[in-house]
Amino acid sequence: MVTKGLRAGNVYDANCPTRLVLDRIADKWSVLVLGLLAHEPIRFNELRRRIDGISQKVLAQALRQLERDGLVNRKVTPTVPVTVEYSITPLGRTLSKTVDALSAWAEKHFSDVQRAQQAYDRQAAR
Amino acid sequence: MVTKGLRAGNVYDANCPTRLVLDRIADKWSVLVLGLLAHEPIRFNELRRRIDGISQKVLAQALRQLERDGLVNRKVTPTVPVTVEYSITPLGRTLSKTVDALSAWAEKHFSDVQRAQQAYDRQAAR
DNA sequence: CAGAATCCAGCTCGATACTG
DNA sequence: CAGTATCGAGCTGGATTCTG
Repeated sequence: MVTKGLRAGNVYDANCPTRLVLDRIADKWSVLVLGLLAHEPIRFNELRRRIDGISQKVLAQALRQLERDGLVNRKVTPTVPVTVEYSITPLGRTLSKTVDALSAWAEKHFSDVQRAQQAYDRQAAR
Repeated sequence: MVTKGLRAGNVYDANCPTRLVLDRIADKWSVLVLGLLAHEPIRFNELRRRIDGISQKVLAQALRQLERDGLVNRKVTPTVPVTVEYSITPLGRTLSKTVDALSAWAEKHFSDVQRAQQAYDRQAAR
């Protein structure tokens, strides 16, 4: 049951709006898309090409979410065929900064993580 | 097949080790668990109670991943019944800082996101 | 208390085909 | 070019039961 006077601060409550947002942005594709758009506007198929392994369906979904959340803009140019350019919004830019920190952490520490995994797996093997 | 001379920098390559790490940590449960353990060690059922909506199965999975990645410690005390305490590792602590930034962003901007969603949905209704 | 094991419904995702 | 629509395979995750 949802408490009426629910405070926004408790991220650990499933009904907390903040957690609804967190669930959305703690997604690998969003992280990657935002990271790319932070540098420059990019069109659909170019994004698809740059993000190895993403399918057209999932990319379309991710972009729609990001647009709905006000994090990216979608600009349609009615050429033939049409071109659609995605760019980051001011709000999206504030997020991309913390998201960059996440990527940076991964780059810096992946070897530590790999070592930990190998140690763990050796242990589990017995 | 993983290319031998693969550089660590390209997060947008599916075979990049960094992205393997990123995929793992860009997960809502990991974010929440790390956020709690950053403050104090916590036992299994207590974590379960504090994280609203997580099932025992998923929590166990998340914790095993985090332990394997070297981000949390698992300490078993052979009382009857046993108690298992999870705590954050030094490596985990470096991550929890950037992860906190993510939570903070969500808390700070969720109203902006909600407004954007409502505007988007009004638009889509027509 | 802290899980592992089982079972199964539901959702996700990729592949494919089609459209403005 | 930038998608949408449809359709299965498969993975995810909840509920339940059982254990040291």
